[in-house]
Amino acid sequence: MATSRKSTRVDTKRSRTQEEPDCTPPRRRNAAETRQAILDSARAAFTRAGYDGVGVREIATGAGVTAMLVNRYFGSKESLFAEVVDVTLSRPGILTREITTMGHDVAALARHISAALVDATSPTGTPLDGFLIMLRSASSPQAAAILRDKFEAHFEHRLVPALPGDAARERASLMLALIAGLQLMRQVIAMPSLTGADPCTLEKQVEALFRLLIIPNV
Amino acid sequence: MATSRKSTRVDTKRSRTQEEPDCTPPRRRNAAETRQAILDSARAAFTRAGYDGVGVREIATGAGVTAMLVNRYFGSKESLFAEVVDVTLSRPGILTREITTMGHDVAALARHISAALVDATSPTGTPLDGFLIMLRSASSPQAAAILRDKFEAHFEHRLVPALPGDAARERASLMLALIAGLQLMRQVIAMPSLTGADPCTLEKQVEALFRLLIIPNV
DNA sequence: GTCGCTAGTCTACACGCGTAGACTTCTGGC
DNA sequence: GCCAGAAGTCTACGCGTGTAGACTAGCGAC
Repeated sequence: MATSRKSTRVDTKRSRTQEEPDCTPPRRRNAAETRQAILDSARAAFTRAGYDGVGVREIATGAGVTAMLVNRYFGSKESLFAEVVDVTLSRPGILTREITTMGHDVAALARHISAALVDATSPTGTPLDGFLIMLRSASSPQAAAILRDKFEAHFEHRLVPALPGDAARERASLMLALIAGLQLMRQVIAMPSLTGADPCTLEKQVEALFRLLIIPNV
Repeated sequence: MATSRKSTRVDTKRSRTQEEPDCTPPRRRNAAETRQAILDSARAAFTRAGYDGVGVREIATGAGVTAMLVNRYFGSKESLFAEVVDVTLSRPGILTREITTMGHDVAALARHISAALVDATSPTGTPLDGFLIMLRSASSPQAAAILRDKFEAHFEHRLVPALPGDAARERASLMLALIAGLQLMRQVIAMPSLTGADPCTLEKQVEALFRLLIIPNV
């Protein structure tokens, strides 16, 4: 049994080395790089399967290290998750990218957001990591608490101030709800009505909804 | 060890008996009643914690039986979940209730749905079991597959035909997405922006969104 | 050259999971 | 009264989980 375990470990190490055989020197024992590798592996894993659906051993294997090292760097699975959510939300996303680069043409803004959203949630598009992590981790109470804090903090400071008019917080929250609901139905549950819908029709409907939430006075 | 296990079992049985000491005769060994008790317990548990968040032992305890009996009646946890989703969606819900009893006054319909939704997702309201089960179980691929089939089947036959005009399937799906997203943000994640929002303001915003989805020609 | 520090690993624990098969206990029909 | 069969339970298996503590090995400074 010890033999098989040992061979597994050797394979793992070898695979990491062989992934980039001559591009970079083996560069082992680099704390910063290893930490980043764990973070990347964790983000991919949480996006794919959610907080409860992935184990630290799996994350560690994806980074080419051992499970215990994950806990040595991040303290616990929960802390790791919090950091993953934080860095994911810090990167420019669909809303912040569109809104911060907008002029004051709300119609164009609604069109851009809608197009980006429909494209991102299509089978071939690049999914929105932040929301996907949330949708797949919401069932865990601990993960939900982390998500609540991080989402509130990030969007309170970046989305709400960008929305003119009254009830900006409510409208911003409803935009998040709309994005989350659409992505849930289209990507996570994958309802045929939405995955098979004509993108153009869908885009028009979604655009109308967003226009309603962006324009100040309904 | 055997003693403590035995005492646990006795306690469980006694607690079920004592819950209704004189209302009904003990009435043990009733298959239909037991099956229903398991179904009820499972629905409550799945609503609270989702497919992955609850174990068959917990469901069994809630029904006053043993874990193995659950599998004897329903085959597996997965089959039990499918049946729970099915019966939950079959009961009249927020959409079917409002839409089937509506006249042709779409404005009033949007107002009713919005009010019911905001009320149901408020901390004091009765939550919508069907959607809550979905939101908390979406992370499990097996549960997601079941939810996709059941949701598609139920709403394809009940909601889509009730919507007049073009692109009814897309609009119906977007209504589901909106409900799911709102409930996710308000109840599961519990974002302060939404839990603490003024119900009246929220209702107006949500009503406008629904009106857009109900009215045939945007 | 060697020594200390830190990156990284191994083993182990205590638990919870879904479920398979053998077992016990109650009840309705004759 | 009794017995077949159904209702229900017990024990057990194999696996996977998060993480704690002791251990090994490689790199940088002297």
